[in-house]
Amino acid sequence: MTDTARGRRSDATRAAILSAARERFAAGGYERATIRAIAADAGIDPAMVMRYYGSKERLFAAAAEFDLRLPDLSGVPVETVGQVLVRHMLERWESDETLTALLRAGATNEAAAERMREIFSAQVGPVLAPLCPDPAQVPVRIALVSSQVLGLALARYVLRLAPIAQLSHDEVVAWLAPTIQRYLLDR
Amino acid sequence: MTDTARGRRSDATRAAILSAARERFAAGGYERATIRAIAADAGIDPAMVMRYYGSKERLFAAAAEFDLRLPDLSGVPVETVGQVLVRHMLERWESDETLTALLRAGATNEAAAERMREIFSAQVGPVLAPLCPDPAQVPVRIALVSSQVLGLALARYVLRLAPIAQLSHDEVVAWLAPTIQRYLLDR
DNA sequence: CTTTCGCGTCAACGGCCGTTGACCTACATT
DNA sequence: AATGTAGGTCAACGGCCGTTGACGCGAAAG
Repeated sequence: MTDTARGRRSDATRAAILSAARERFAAGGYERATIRAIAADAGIDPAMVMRYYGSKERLFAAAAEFDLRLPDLSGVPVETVGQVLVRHMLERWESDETLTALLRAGATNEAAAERMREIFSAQVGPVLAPLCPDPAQVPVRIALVSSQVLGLALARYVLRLAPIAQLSHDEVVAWLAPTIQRYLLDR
Repeated sequence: MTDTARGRRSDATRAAILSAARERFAAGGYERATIRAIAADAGIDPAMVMRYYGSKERLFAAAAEFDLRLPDLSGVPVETVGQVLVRHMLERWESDETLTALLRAGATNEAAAERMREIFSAQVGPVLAPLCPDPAQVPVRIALVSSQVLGLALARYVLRLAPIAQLSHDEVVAWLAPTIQRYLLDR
C-alpha cells in the first residue's frame, strides 16, 4: 500500500464530490440538490457518493462543515469592532459557498438549521462574549447580531433584493457596523 | 343555479386547499410540500387540487398572495416610526403563516423569491419612502430595513435561534426599533 | 504469475412525486 | 322523469429520487 502517508487515489474523488455537493446545496437547498446531479458534476457514478459518504444526510453533514474564521477581536479598538466584523462576514460569505448552502438548506431542513445554530453559538459566541458589558445579556446580544448578519445574507445572496445586493462592501460596512456596534455594546 | 351570488359549494373546498397549502409551504418550503399531503390535510383527492389550481406552481402563487397591511405612517411621530413598524411586522408575521411560507419557499424557489421581492418593493416602498430624507437613497434604506426585518424572521421563525425566538414583542421592539429608525431617517 | 483489493460502473429496486383522464354521484334545471 | 353539470373519487402514467448489490478493471502485494 502507498496509502495513508501521501493521499490515496480516491481523495481527489472525495474532494470533487464535496465541492460539487456544496455547489448544489448552495444553489438549490437540500431537497433540490440530488445525489445524481452531484455525482454528474463530479464526473462519477452516484454509487460512489454512497460508498464514500453513506447517505445524502451524511454527505450534507460533511459538506456543511464550516469555520467562520472569526479574528481575535481583543486587539482591535472597540469602536471598530462592528466594521471589522461586518467586513469579515462579507468576505467569508463570498469566498465560500458553504454558508449559502447552509442558509438555503437551513430554511427547509432541520439538520441544516441545527448546524447553523451550532456554528453561530459555538463560533460567534466565544469571540463576541468578552466584549459585552453585562454577561447575562450575552446570548441575546449575539443573537441580535446574528439576526442582522443573517438578514443581510438572506437579502443579498439568497433573495437577491436588488438594492442591497448591489452595495459595495464599504457601503454595507458603513450601514451595518453601527447596528452591530449597538447590539453588542450599548447601554 | 344558486351560484355566483352566495358562494358556490366548492368554495369551502378551495379555501380548505389554500389553508392546507399555506400550512405545508410554511412548514417545509416549496419542494417538501406535496400536493398529495395538502390534499390529505384538506380531506379531498389530489386531483381536486389540480382541478382548482391547475398546477403546483399556480397553487403556490395563490397561497402566497399576501398583504402586509402596513399602516399609514404619516400621522405617527417620526421618533416612533421604528417601534410601530417592528411591532406591526411581529404581529403580521405571527398572525398569518403565509409570510413564513414565503420565506421558507423563497430560499429554494425562484418564483417564491420573486414574490417576496414584489411584496417588499410594492408594499413597503410606498409607505416608507415619504419618510426618507434623500429620495435617491430610498431604495437602499428600504432594503436595509427589509434585511433587518427578514433577518429577525429568519432567526426567530425559521432557524429558531434560541435567544431571539424567546424574546417578547416588547423586547424585540426595544432592540430593533432604533436600527430601523436609523436605516430610514439618519444622516 | 497469481491473488488481492481499492476504485469505479451498471442495472435495478421500491417509493414518492405531479399530473391525467375515465368514471361516479347528487342535485338543479327543464 | 329526463338531463346536464358541478363536485368529487380512483387508478394509473411516466419520471425522478435515494439506495443497493453484482460486476469489471487495473495496480499493488504475495
